[in-house]
Amino acid sequence: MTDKKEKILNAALELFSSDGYNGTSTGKIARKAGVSEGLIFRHFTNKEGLLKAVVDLGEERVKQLYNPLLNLNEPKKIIKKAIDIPFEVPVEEYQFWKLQYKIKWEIEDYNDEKLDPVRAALRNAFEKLEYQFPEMESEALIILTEGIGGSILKGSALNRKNVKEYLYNKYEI
Amino acid sequence: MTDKKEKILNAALELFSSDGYNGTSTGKIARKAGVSEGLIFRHFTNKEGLLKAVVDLGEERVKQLYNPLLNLNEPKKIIKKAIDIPFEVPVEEYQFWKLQYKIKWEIEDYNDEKLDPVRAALRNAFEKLEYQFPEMESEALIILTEGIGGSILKGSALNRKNVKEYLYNKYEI
Amino acid sequence: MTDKKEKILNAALELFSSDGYNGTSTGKIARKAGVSEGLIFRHFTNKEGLLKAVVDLGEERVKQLYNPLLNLNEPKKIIKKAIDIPFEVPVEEYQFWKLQYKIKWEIEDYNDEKLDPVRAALRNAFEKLEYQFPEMESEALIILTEGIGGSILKGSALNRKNVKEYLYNKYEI
Amino acid sequence: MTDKKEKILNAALELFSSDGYNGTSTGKIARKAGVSEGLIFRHFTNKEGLLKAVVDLGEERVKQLYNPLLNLNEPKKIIKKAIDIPFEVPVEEYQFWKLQYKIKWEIEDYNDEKLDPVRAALRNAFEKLEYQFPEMESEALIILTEGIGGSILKGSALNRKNVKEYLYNKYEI
DNA sequence: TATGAATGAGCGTTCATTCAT
DNA sequence: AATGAATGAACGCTCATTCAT
Repeated sequence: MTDKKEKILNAALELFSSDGYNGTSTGKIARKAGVSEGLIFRHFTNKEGLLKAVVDLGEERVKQLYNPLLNLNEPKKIIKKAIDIPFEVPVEEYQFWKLQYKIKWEIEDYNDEKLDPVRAALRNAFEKLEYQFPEMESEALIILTEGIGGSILKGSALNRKNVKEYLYNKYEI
Repeated sequence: MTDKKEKILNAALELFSSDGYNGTSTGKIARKAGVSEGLIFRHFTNKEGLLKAVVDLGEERVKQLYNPLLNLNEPKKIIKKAIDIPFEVPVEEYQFWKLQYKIKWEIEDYNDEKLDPVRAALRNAFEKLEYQFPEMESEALIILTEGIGGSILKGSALNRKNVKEYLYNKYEI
Repeated sequence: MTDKKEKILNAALELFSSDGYNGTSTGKIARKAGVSEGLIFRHFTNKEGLLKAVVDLGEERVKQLYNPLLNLNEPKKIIKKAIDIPFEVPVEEYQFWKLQYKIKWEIEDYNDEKLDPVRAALRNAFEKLEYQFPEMESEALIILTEGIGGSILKGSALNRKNVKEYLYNKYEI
Repeated sequence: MTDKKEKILNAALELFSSDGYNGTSTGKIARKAGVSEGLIFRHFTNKEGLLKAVVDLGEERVKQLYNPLLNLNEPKKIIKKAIDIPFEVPVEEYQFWKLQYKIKWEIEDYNDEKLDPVRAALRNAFEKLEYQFPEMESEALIILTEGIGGSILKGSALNRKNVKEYLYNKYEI
């Protein structure tokens, strides 16, 4: 990846995050990246291609974020990790994650498979702990943590400590 | 509300749902509603005013949807209702609800208070059932049902019957 | 002239003065006059007709302003009056007069005959005083006072007292 | 300045002159210049920016027109030049100059300083000739020539030869 | 006389995209 | 690989005007 291509990608990431996809013009991206507008199209074909690249970056980050969980063996540790991860996202990344939520609803055929390995690991953990509906439990926990993550990003009044305590208690951790 | 004003509102609702707010031009709305484009602005001041009207409609619908829950007294019945409601949404309304999810992330200062009465009712129910964290339980159930609703709208593979059974079981209903 | 027709005329006068003809919409006029927009067209046919009515009002005011001059007999008194009149315009009328200047250049076929009687009176006065070019002197004085009037309206730094003194001196008054 | 940029500027100049600023649409300018409408905004930011460029052109032309006067030393020659200049404007430029007059009243905060060097030169000349009110004389001559210029542009019946003769006589030239 | 809903053409402006260099 | 002039379609919006009541 050339220097300028990366600069474009970073500028796009930042601007899509703060102003949304439709709210960001290719001109603004070019200006922020310090390149000509035409170059965006040489590297990414069109604006949607640029978005695609940004989304890929997001998927990469998700994988990276959840990777530690995949290396665990003990069921309770896996569940604990699933609960903890959303709280470990550094504040600097909030805008980035907001963008991921935005995209999820803005892009019609957004594909949600990136968490499948996590899904499987959690189902496995709940199975080992002999929960009655391990698949459902896995899905529920993911929905719950995603929902909580979303609330935090939107600046809800949720008390983070209480939420964690509640979840630990619920899963007997 | 004049005939044409309502036609505009309906067209906007449909188009915002399918193409998103930014993806829908006032021209397209006017054409779909069979009115002049100018009329939109006479009635709703600007495009954002039209969105506001659509959002208000959404809030109205949410209240209406959850109203039966607010009239219940028995705790378990309240919780059961909270679980059931997302499954009762008729398929014709799916687009409408998709729009509500979209808006939540597309509009910066979207206000999420419309479920507050439901929140309170659920907290009360969990209190009476002597749950340890009634407030958290209430929030979690709302997030869970919202998340599930979202999954259904996005056409996920979730088996609706399993989900319901799982949730009934979880809350001992 | 009905009550509402007059209200429209006054609103138009004020708004044309402050915002210019093209800068004033019929909607704004209607709102300011407290009437329906349609009524403007019943009374004045179209926006230009309304402007015409306002211009006529201006001509009326000019005639009224210069009328005292036409009743004088003594040459020097006539000249003195021509000099004095621009300085007698009350501040409240400044916007109104600004509009007259604007119109003069905005309307292609603006007709400047309204000062013809004044022109004649001045030429006569200069003749009696045996000026060499009475017609030219008359024209020059009108241009001069109009120009000075314009400067004052545009808020120039011209010292009004000095100007008067200078003109009196020039015409030996 | 690219070829097309200049074409836009010329088209704007012509159209602003004939139809006024508010009466000229950017579309008409683009069509006349044979360019896309968007290009106007790439080069001049917005319509006002284009007007600004045209006004600047006017100021440049004024300076250029009056420059010969500034190089003169003998008082009477300076005054004579001030009288002569308005009569030297070639007919092809009439529309251009009409625009300058229009703009003066159409634009709210039009700045009239461009003639300041001429003002100073004339005051100096009248001082040397020991006129009693040199500053006033300078202002008056400028107003007079401007007013006469305006009359000529508006196609008045003023006999140009008589006017000149009158002015020469008045200033003993 | 008076209203106000409705129109349709036009406005200034933005923007993703192309292309010659 | 990189530029930047240029495009053209669309956009949100305004406005003078019409017309049924």
